[in-house]
Amino acid sequence: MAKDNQFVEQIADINADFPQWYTDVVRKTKLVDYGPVKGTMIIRPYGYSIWENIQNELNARFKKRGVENAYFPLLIPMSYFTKEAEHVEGFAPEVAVVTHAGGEELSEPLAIRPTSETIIGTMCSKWVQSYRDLPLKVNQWCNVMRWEKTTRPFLRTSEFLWQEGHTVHATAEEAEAETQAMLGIYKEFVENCLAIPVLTGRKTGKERFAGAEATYTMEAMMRDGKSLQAGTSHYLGQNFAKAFDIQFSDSDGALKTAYTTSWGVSTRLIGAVIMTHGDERGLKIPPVVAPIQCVIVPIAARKGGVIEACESLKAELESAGVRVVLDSSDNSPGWKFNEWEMKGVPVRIELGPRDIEAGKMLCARRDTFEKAEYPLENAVESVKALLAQVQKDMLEDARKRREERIVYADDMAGILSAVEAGNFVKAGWCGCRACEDKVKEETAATARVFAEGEHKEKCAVCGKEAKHVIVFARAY
RNA sequence: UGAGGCAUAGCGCAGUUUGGUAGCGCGCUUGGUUAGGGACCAAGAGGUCGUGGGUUCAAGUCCCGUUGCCUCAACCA
Repeated sequence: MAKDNQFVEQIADINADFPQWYTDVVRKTKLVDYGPVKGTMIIRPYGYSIWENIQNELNARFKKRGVENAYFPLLIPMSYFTKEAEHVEGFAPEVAVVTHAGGEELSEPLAIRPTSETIIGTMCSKWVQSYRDLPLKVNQWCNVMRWEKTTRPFLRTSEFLWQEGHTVHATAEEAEAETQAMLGIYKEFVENCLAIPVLTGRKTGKERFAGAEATYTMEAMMRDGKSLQAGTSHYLGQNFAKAFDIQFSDSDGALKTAYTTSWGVSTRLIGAVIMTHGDERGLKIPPVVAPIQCVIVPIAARKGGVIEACESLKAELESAGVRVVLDSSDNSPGWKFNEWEMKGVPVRIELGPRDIEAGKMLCARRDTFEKAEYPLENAVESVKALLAQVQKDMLEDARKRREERIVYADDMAGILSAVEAGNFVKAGWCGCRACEDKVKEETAATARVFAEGEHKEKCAVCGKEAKHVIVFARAY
């Protein structure tokens, strides 16, 4: 027993103070560091690697849908930005503006993009002339800046990385369908790759993206029961097309205004992974996006043949496409176990002289801490199967945890007590803004998403006829 | 922006009440012994105490300002 279990102790008790646990763990596992400018973060290689895996998975899905990657400038002239009234009003408070360059004051201030609808809209008006140019689907991976008042690594930083997809369509129906389709892709990705179950659906008018006709969201439940908006897909109607003159000659010869969509997910997803799966031992990263899927820890490494056996196992796994690391540092095995557990590596292989002699390896799962022996002969199949099982079980575990905490309420008191217990609360809503505001005022819960296809007789706030069922929750 | 807290070695902290030589643990370096769940011994390196001013013979410590960070609230991906 070590006299100081500093590493483990430094991770605050997850149950005692969840936000504190979160900020501790993202730094102690070397995912991020803080930048010199307020609210900025430095994503370190281990954290960035998760992002790269997310990018690869999403790019493959985008490609299948005919979305191509492109890149647009960071700086947007203010004149572009002010063309869509609701949009500029919504974003104005958090836009950073460049006023000086080259030692002089600029004649026109430049906005640092908080999102790129305006510049992409401007370009699309040039690119779209004919119905033959439609649909147009572009995506860009970039950074954006929103001057937030308080920040938390990954979940809310002044600058963050994301992808923003923008599409232009000939008809409202097609654009609306695209909006829904992208939401579906996001849901499939988040559930299958990040093992985070999400509720998807439309947002209320209050929560809608500035300038959109409709905003669809996916909401994930964090370990403390709070909700996190994990991604959004917006149907923009003709709002931006009108503001930026995106018009085309249709097959019937008429000049028509197009319909557009936009959709995005950000590095916030990494925060969602941490807050959904993490525990008192640190991170728990789903195998599909884990920078390191499997770590081999040699036991009694100085004894003959151990390192050699580990290296050949590593080579075998590596050539099969498993992201594997051999920890041949001279730290003690116990130290390594804790270190890699804290970093969330899904599978650990322990290999020592006794195992090698018996032709076996010991595999330990990060998600359940189960240990099992497998023959060394079929190591690749065993490890791959185990990784797939971990991935599946993590989603099921998260889903189970969430299902237990989705409850119904019929009145304000019910909403309040359920929300305070860390639940998602489904309640009838008449559809008026006053009732939505009142819930927020009295319970600090906001309307996260419409519960599609569900019905309630009465609004939980005013008792009038309910038009929708809404999921209320406190949110990050 | 409102309320509270924090800032001392790479990391975590003590020292501040009552001013008087800059400390501890971990980590790091070197050498050795170890090795199936955070090993041990020995010797080392490392700090203008966030920053600006003030009080004082003397400030990490007291006073005023300022900046940054954290939690909560408000705002948002």
